[in-house]
Amino acid sequence: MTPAPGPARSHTATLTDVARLAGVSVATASKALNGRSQVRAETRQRVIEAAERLSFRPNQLARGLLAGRTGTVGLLTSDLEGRFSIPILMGAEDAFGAGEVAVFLCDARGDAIREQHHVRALLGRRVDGLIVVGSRTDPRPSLGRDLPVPVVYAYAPSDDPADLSIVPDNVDAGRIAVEHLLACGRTRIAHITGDPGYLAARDRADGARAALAGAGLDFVGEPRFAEWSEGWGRAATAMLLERHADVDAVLCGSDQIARGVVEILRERGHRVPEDVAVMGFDNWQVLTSASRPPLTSVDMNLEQVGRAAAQALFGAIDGIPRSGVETLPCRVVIRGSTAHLS
Amino acid sequence: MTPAPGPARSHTATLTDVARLAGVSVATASKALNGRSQVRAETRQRVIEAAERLSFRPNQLARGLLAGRTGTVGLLTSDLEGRFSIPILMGAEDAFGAGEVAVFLCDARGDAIREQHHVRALLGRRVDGLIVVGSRTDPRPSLGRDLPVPVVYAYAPSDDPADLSIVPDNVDAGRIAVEHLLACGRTRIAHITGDPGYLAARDRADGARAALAGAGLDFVGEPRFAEWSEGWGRAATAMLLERHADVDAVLCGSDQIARGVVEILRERGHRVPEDVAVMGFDNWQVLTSASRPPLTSVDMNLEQVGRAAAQALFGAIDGIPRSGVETLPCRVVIRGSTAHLS
DNA sequence: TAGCTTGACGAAAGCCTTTTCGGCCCGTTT
DNA sequence: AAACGGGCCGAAAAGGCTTTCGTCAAGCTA
Repeated sequence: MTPAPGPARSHTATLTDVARLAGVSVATASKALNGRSQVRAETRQRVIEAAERLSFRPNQLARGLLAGRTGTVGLLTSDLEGRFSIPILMGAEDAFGAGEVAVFLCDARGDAIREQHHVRALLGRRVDGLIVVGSRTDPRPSLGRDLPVPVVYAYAPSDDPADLSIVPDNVDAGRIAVEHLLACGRTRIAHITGDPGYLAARDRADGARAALAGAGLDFVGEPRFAEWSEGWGRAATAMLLERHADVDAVLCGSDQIARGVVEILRERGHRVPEDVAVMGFDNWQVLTSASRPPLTSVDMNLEQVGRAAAQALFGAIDGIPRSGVETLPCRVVIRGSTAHLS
Repeated sequence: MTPAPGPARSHTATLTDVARLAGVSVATASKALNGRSQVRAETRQRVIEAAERLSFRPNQLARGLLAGRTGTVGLLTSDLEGRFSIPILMGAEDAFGAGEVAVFLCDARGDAIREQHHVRALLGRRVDGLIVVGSRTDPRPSLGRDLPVPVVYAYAPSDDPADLSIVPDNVDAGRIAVEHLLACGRTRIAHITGDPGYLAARDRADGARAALAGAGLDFVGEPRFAEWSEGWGRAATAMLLERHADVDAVLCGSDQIARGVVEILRERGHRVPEDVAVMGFDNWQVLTSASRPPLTSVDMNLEQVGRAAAQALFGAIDGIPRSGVETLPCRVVIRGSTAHLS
């Protein structure tokens, strides 16, 4: 690093400048601009005009230094590229942006060391709180109990029950998916899903199976776990049709899988949804709307998860902490790939 | 708002605390921790241990207040959900995160008012600079010349040539795409692309046509502009095959379109890539790798765009401003959908 | 031994804002 | 007329840190 020349930036206006221009003290200027009462209307006007002329913008650093609160929070994500983090992040950003809170974004790239580094950096910047966004619903290591600011975990719950975590209810998601298929008159339902190492896959399968049991049914064949890809959806469908050609619905663990399933059904001459209904999870628009027919899918309401996390963090900052894992409901978005059995 | 109770947070350690514990003045403590020279080694060690014991973390606000630099930058995006912003944002976050710079994330949701609001908020927080990330390559309104901090535009260039913008080179992207197809021995190349209102669509088409002209060729039929969807890809392919059944390559304006094209070619019995080569733009993994066969695509190197923008911002902050629109090259990622003509 | 340099450390100013408290001026009350 | 109460404003402290400069002791030269 060579000593940088530095731009001859023309000294951003400070409250002192405003006060001088308005011919009052900084104290009065401050009070005038912040709507405090002990200022004559005329004086206040003069100050406001001076501030306007200098395009004065109060230094939040100084303000935060004094107030002890900075009005900033840290958003710690483990993988930005993952499509689950983004909607959550948007929801949180949305909830914060409405107020006067700014968001520090940090991506740990799934690396614990880097995460630790970011936490330290954020604490140094005196954030008022932290939201930790994960990319899968499996529990993740807690940041610890002795942080000086409240923490809320979103999507990926903390493994410490003393922490507060906000996650979508995948078990219930499985349930409402099956109930939709049942409502469509389907009874011979197969399940093709993703990596069994993912809690989301197991939860959805469990919820679905429970709902089936409630109707005195079970899956056609065993649920097939493997990977979250179109390729697996295609392969699994081929196998499924060989053994259970009488299937009238396929519940897929993700929209990607569902795309593969639909494609093979179509190729083999099975009509969707007339002969076989298909639905997925995640409601990933690019996939659901381009499918032929468009895919019915369970939306995980991720933006809501983000918003709820932000609100919970507000609460915790204001001294009303919660703890444990809180779940948020999902919803079925109906499109052309499911319909009542004719 | 009721007056919040506020948590009885146990007073985060301050430099004064460290100094007291180490039995020195704050001045000495500061110098010890910052590696200044005027401290005896033994004293320094004592201070460091005290800081350790109190898990002291210097307040960056106070530091920034003094230094005039905060070590923060604002990242202003217009649509977080768009898949173009994310990689750029990651690249920028990456470049910053390496240093000691933290990133404020703001999403304007494509709304100019909200954007203005965010800019004001960021300036109030005394960011050292701003990166404005767009979601399409068409020029966007400048934030103006009179901001107190440097600004770099990424992906979407500013309409003011005095600003610095970093964008992928879409014209060149069209060129290298065609050159790849030519290298595969293809000569009857059609172009199916997206919304003609997008500069990216026109640039790519122009670049591609220029490359063809260089080889004494032109597109088979006129380039077909419409929308960025699989559905359009399918429809356009049907029309194309009716009129130009002898086509041996289809250059698609996006991977989504390419997916549709491949699907219809496959349905109609045209082998990909043996009979017809297909390639897309954007290199969107979910689409390219799930296609049958996997799609060759032009990667826009968006992470690099983000990184370059961050580095340019560093430069500008250090007083070395640049201006104008700078383009970054793209690259062809070869997969199964293109191959040498047998 | 007086005077010097050098090294180590502390006092204090400064960054920018908010807030408390005291002062001043005027109009009211007894 | 004296005391009093309000309304309006300014001085000053606080918040945590860095930096400059002054102080002081030790070690050195003359």
